[in-house]
Amino acid sequence: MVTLKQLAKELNVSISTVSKALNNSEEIGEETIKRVKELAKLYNYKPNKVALSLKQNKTKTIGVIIPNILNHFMAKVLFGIEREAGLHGYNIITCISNESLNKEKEGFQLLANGSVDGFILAVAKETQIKNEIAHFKKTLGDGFPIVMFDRVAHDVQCDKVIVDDFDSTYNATKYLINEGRKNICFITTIDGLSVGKLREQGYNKAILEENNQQLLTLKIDKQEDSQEKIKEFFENNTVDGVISADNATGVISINTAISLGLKVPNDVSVIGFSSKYISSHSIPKLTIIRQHAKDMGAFAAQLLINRLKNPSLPANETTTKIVKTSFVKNGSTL
Amino acid sequence: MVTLKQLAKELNVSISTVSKALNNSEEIGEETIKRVKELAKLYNYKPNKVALSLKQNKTKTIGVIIPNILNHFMAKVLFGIEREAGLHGYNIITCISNESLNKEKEGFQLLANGSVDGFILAVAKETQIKNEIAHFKKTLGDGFPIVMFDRVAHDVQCDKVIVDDFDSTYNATKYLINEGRKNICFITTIDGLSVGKLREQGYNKAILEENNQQLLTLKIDKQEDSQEKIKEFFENNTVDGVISADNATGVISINTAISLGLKVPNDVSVIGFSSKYISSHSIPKLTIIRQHAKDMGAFAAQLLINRLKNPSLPANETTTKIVKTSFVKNGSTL
DNA sequence: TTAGCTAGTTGTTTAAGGGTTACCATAAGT
DNA sequence: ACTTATGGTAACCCTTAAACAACTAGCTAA
Repeated sequence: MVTLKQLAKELNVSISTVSKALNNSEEIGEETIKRVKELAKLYNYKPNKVALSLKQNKTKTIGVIIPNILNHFMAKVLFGIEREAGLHGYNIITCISNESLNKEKEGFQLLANGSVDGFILAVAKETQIKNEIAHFKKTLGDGFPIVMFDRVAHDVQCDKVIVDDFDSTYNATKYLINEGRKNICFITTIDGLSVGKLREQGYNKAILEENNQQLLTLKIDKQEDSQEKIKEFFENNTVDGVISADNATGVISINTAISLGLKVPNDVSVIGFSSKYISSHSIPKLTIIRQHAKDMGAFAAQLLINRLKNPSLPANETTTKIVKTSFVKNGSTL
Repeated sequence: MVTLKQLAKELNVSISTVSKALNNSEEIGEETIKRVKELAKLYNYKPNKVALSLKQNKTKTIGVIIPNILNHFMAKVLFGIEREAGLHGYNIITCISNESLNKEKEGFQLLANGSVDGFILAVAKETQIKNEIAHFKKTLGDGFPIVMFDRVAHDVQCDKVIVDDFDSTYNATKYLINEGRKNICFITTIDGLSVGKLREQGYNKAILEENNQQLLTLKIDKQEDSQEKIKEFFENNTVDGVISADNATGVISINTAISLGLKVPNDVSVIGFSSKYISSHSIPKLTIIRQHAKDMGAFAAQLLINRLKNPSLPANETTTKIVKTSFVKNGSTL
């Protein structure tokens, strides 16, 4: 990597002349600018990012702390973030918290030392369960803006991008009720998460509003075998409708129903919070509640970058963007 | 963020005294060291990463260029990289090439200016199709080590981590032959990729070695609907065995077979290059060729970090690590 | 005509950003 | 007078930018 110093030496001018020439300063003669630029091009000069960061006290880098990159939804949000950030000249540096509070804290430790200008994150499961928010407040207090997406800590004052989990699950449940389903169950592998709870509440409300319906819930632990649990559940309960809170148990429910000789959607109707990609892992395809993960990522990046560009924005004036889901009807519902 | 300067001022000593004290230098008295450390702790001092990077001319950051983060395999490799890098004190900064040559080049442009110490990447599809390698050579020439994983450019001299695609597909095909299958087909959505070709060749070899077998290949474009294509294919061909080259068409094949009234594995046997996660999206579960994506990521990180720590390693002495797949027998084979 | 001034043009010097470290300075102790 | 212990000074990494310097050209006034 060639530096200003080397160019300056070769051109017999001072370092700052080279710097200014490359920045098209008025103070430098046309001829000199031309000479400098030619040599710079020849050597493929690029300003050293680190030196720039130090000088300008901003890194143009966003720290992203993701609980689980193997989750398709999270990966898609990350994709959206990366893309939007790139459009604004920002890079992203990724930490994976693995749903652990400690790793989440470490992420801040590691990056809040000048490595990044701000953070985008979804709160780790353990953090949500223990309801810890001190590290968020501390990081905010240190002057790093934070944007939370999907799983947020409500008691932290920062920009947020969330899904209308409650409403969309409520509506999806209503949809099954209107199909005439009598035994609608709720299946979740994300009981510990804020979004998981909201979805359950949406289901509960819709069910409890009817007087001929009753709650029927299957909670599966991450460690357990979803296929087995669902099979067992179907065998021991009468089920003609399924709302799946996560992105896997929807297609698994369809496949299980079929393997038990049931017809989908005639005998059982299934709706899941899932992605288009996963929805095709069953025949018929799963009817899904799409979360527009890419858009969520893009919004999160926009909110953060906006704050970075306007440092005067008051810290207590925060935005919460609610990204509405779309109901995508595929073959698993009538 | 508190700086050495501020600590020095408050303690009435020079900046270098503070620096040395924090680094346990022999030159500083015990008492002073104690005072300095206490104040540093109080203010939660952390050395500014950017300043350190500038001074030491290394960023302790790895640039990762991923073709598609929505691909479960790629996400898993990224996970492995992040984890291993973290263990060695490295951060990762992620660019998503989206299978585009231009975005891949941009990734280098953006990061090879002091932002990172080296690169880990899987070659983008477009790059493989156009067989472009100039940007790799240039980056290497500029002194940035590169490690390629999975999809590699064979003509570029750098460390690589690959899968034994050929052998494992050959063996998987053999497995189906030994099951007594007579009409084994090969389904792929990754025909454009080097790994896709290798897998096809492995299948081809196994089939052509038998004189009562013949090649039967279904190539699906990313744009097309895999479910439909596979259904059509099954209806127009006699198939009793499937080798899937990607991570989705395996489970889709099982589901399609079942929906057509075939028994899996009795009537049709299926093996796919897929992950445990995806393998449970069918009943019976898909028998898979596991690629140990996390390990691949970890190996890639190790190779790169090793090179960064030993700059004297000759550039033409490169390592190619072949990560052997595991055959995981689930319900979709006998 | 020409010294001397002003203004404009073009570059250079220098400081700053935060940290490390080779080298130097000062004091006390022998 | 010479060590030894301790701490300070200054250079360096690379870039930017404010402040300053030098030179030219045009103009005025004697």
